[in-house]
Amino acid sequence: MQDTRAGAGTIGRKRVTIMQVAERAGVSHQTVSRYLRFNGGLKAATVEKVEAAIRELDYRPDLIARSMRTRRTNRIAIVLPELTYFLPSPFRGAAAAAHEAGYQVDVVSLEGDETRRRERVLTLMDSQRVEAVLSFTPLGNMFPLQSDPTLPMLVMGEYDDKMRSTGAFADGTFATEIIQHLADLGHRRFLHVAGSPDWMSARNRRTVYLETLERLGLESYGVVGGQWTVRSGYEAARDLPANSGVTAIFAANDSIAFGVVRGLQDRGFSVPQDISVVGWDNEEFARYLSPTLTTVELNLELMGRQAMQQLIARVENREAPVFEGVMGRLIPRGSSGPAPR
Amino acid sequence: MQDTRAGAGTIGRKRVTIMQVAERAGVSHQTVSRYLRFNGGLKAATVEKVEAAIRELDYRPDLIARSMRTRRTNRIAIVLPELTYFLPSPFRGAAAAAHEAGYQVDVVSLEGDETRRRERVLTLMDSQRVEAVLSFTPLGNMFPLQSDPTLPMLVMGEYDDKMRSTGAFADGTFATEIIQHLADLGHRRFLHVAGSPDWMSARNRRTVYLETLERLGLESYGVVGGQWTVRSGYEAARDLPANSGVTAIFAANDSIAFGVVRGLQDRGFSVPQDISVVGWDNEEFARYLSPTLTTVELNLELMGRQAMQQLIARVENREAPVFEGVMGRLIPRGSSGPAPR
DNA sequence: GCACAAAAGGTGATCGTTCACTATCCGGCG
DNA sequence: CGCCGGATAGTGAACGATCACCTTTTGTGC
Repeated sequence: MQDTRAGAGTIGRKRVTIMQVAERAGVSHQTVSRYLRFNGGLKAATVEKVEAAIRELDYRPDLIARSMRTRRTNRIAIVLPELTYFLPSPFRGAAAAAHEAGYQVDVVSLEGDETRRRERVLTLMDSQRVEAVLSFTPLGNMFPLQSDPTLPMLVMGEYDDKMRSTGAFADGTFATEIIQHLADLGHRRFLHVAGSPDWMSARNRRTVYLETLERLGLESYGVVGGQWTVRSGYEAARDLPANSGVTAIFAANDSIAFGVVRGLQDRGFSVPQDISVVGWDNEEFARYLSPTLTTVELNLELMGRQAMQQLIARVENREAPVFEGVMGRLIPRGSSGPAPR
Repeated sequence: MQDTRAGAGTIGRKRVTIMQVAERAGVSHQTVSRYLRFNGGLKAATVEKVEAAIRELDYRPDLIARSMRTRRTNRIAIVLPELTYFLPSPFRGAAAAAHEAGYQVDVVSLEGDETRRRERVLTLMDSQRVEAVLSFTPLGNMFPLQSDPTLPMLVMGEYDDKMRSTGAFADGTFATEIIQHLADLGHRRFLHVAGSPDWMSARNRRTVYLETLERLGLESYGVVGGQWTVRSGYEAARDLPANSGVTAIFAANDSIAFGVVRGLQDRGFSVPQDISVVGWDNEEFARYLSPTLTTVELNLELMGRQAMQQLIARVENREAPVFEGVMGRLIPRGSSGPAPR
């Protein structure tokens, strides 16, 4: 790579414009523009001249000028939660997918109370700086007034307009697998420690949990919890009555599961001899717990990618791409065992 | 979710321009521009007219057009690592600080091998789309040719051009505190399980560890590890000779510490009766381990903010702001106890 | 060789703002 | 009274690309 770069944007070499490229190539600026935008209809010889000029001048289109004229920003906002459960993997997947599709990514994190957050999102959507919004945090009833034709928007884990959600479907599959796994081990009476109900993924795991028990003729002792924290799991275990008859606990993620295991152990229960515990996410620590934690591994990065691809398809008025690839798998480990007799 | 599509990239209502504001206010467009850019020199009466017009028309400046003219993007890139240790807190702090200063944030995640990553950063810096780069991942020897006046750039945890680092100083303080804490408990012979040496923060903790032992006349049995993982800690504990004489282990983060504790326990050692262990980060699980984990809590969000503020000061050719606020604290818990006799 | 349509390329206007000048207002001073 | 100069405000030209429309070249059938 030759090194003739000067401070970009700042003082230094002056920009190479489309005009200079045109002059050098011996064509008009519009021809160069056509080349850049793939408008086609250029003779091979012309294309070559233009390419040569671009190469020689090290020309790069000015994206701001382009945006100015086209009124398109090629920019998508990703909204992050302030404090809660946040996974970098789907975020990276989404950002990568956006870049691959030629979009830049704006990151906005939501702070403050409901009112301030709402305000922030509305300002964002109205700012004309982004073409779509992908949110990693639930926005609640932020848009009761769906009157405005606002921006395309997708909330990770929420249902999309076709009632198929990115991730939610996968959730269903694996929650069912977990229950099946435990039922095969002879368990009949279950407890679910749920995640924050703000999250569709939490609500969904809960729903599928209940439906699956119903379908298999098994019994739910109840659903407790409500936060994605170790503490939430610990307290759930601590508060479980000794005579509940529960022999298996499905925790909505690994942190909760960890808390559950610790709570049970502190009360003198053995895992899995007395009670089996299953988590969700396959975080690295899961295999180092004692006992090692049965969990579900999801391809989170892939999910982030697909959410973004779906969103971009909507921005461009295209058909949403078909999803493929394995979304995850159940990983049986030491924390789930045969039900006690 | 409801379908909130507008036309691809197009905006519903048509833009209000500075011209319309000027007309309504009965002044020239340039006067409105002056008002917007705080160029001053406007009579109070004029200011009022302009403000009224802006309010009535719900005018908002077109930032793209502004960028087009000023050649400034008000945009800073944040570079994220692909796979490794990634903390959302400092990221959010940095993003928030940028927004408060009127900058947008672009997120770029680095994938692929060294060559591809290098290429990606160079392209980014040359793209004229951002004014500065804040990296959350070490970039290695990516810029041996420091000849160019490239973009202002700051790597979290690395030293800046004044040899003062954001975070590194704090690291030093707390590594010293950890050793002091253990020395007070009677420990004399230590082991350090380090993080990935790519990271300045890992190198720094290691350095301060060694220096502090030296200064206090204590002994290091060695430095092992080299990854920010539970596994790395587990293996360090597994491989520690029984006769090493080590009674205290300083792990570079909580995940490593967790692995160390598990590894020791699997070998039949008691923590802290036989060996004390100290971690770093105060992750939520630290207080639920058995024993609970002594660790250091850092104000990571604050560190992210300050890194960004420092970077922005450089972009704007201002003096770097003075840092304030408490950066963290040592949290003694169950995993550190008196040295065995 | 000619008519004519399609393909290829050119011209000037335009996006919304700020920059660099220029013009006007108005009080004070010689 | 006229002139000066600072304080305000206005005018037209950029910024660098694309769009809409127009002109020239090329190819084809007879």
